[in-house]
Amino acid sequence: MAQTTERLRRYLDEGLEECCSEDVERRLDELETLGTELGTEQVASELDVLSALANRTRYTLVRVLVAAEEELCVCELNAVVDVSESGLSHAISKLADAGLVEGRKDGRWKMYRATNRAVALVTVLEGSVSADE
Amino acid sequence: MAQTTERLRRYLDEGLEECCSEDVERRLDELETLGTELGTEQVASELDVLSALANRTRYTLVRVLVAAEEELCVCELNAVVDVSESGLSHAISKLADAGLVEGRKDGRWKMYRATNRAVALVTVLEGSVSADE
DNA sequence: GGATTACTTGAACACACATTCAATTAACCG
DNA sequence: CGGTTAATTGAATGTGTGTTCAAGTAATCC
Repeated sequence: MAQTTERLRRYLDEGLEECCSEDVERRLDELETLGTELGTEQVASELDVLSALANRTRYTLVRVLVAAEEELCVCELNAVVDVSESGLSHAISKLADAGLVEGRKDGRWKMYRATNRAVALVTVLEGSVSADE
Repeated sequence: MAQTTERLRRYLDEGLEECCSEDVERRLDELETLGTELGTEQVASELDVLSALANRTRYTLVRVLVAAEEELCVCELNAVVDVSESGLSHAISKLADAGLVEGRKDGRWKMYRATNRAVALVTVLEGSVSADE
C-alpha cells in the first residue's frame, strides 16, 4: 500500500503543477468514496446475483424462463439443460436465493418462473451484448 | 433423457385431457426453441461478461470506473482494490476482454474507463437489487 | 397404510479460477 | 546507452464451485 501511495503521488505530480501529500490524501479519499458509495451489503447482494447468473446451466434456465413468460415445471426445465435431476435442483435453488426465480408448489409438481429482476438483467444483457463488435 | 421424457409425458397428461407422444414431442421442441432463440455464440459472449463481473475485485473496479465517469490510471485503481499489482492487471485484462473497460496508454501511465456496456449493467444491477426485500 | 413419483438436500470429488511471485516489456530520464 | 518506473504476462498454487451419487422428504394413488 505504501508502494501504491508512492506511485499515486508521482502520477498526481505530473498532472498538478506541484503536489503535496495533502493532495495525495485527498485523491485517495475520493477513490475510496467512489468504491463505497453504495452500502457494502448491497454490493455483496449484487455479487450474489452475478455469481448466480455466471454459469451456463443457471443462465440457460433463467433465459428460458424469461423467454417463456410463464411458469414452467421442474420436469420441463429438466429437458432444457444437460444436468442430473439433482444438479438441476441445486441450480434452481441458487437462482431462487439470488431472487432470480420464484417457485410454487402444485401438488406433486413444482413450478418456477422468472422474477422481474431476472427479466431486467437478461434484457439489458442481451441488448448490451448484441450491440457488439 | 428417457427418464426426463417419461416425467414430462406424465406432467402433460395432467394438463391436457389426453396426451399423445406427439404432444410430448411438440412441447420438447418448444422448450428447445426457448433456449436457443438467441445464437449460441451470443450466449457464450453474455456468459463471458457475467463471469467477468462475478468477482469482488473486478466488480469493484467496474463500479468505481462507472461512478468516476472519467478514465482512471492503473495506479489509482490500485488504491481501490486489495490485490497485488499483478492481480490488478489480470483483473483489468479480463474486464477488457469482456468489453467492460477500455484502455489507453498515456506515456508511462495506462488509463482505463468503463464502457457503455458496463454503465448499463451496473445501473440495472443497482436498480434491480436495491428494490429489494 | 405401502408403493410410486417429484423434487430436494448433503457429502464428495474433480475441475476451474483468483491470486501471487518472478520474469518481461515498454516508456521515460540522465 | 544504463537505470528506474509502470504495467503486463506466465507459471504455480490454494480455494471455491459445479456436478453427481446416495439418501431423504412430501405428495399422490391404490
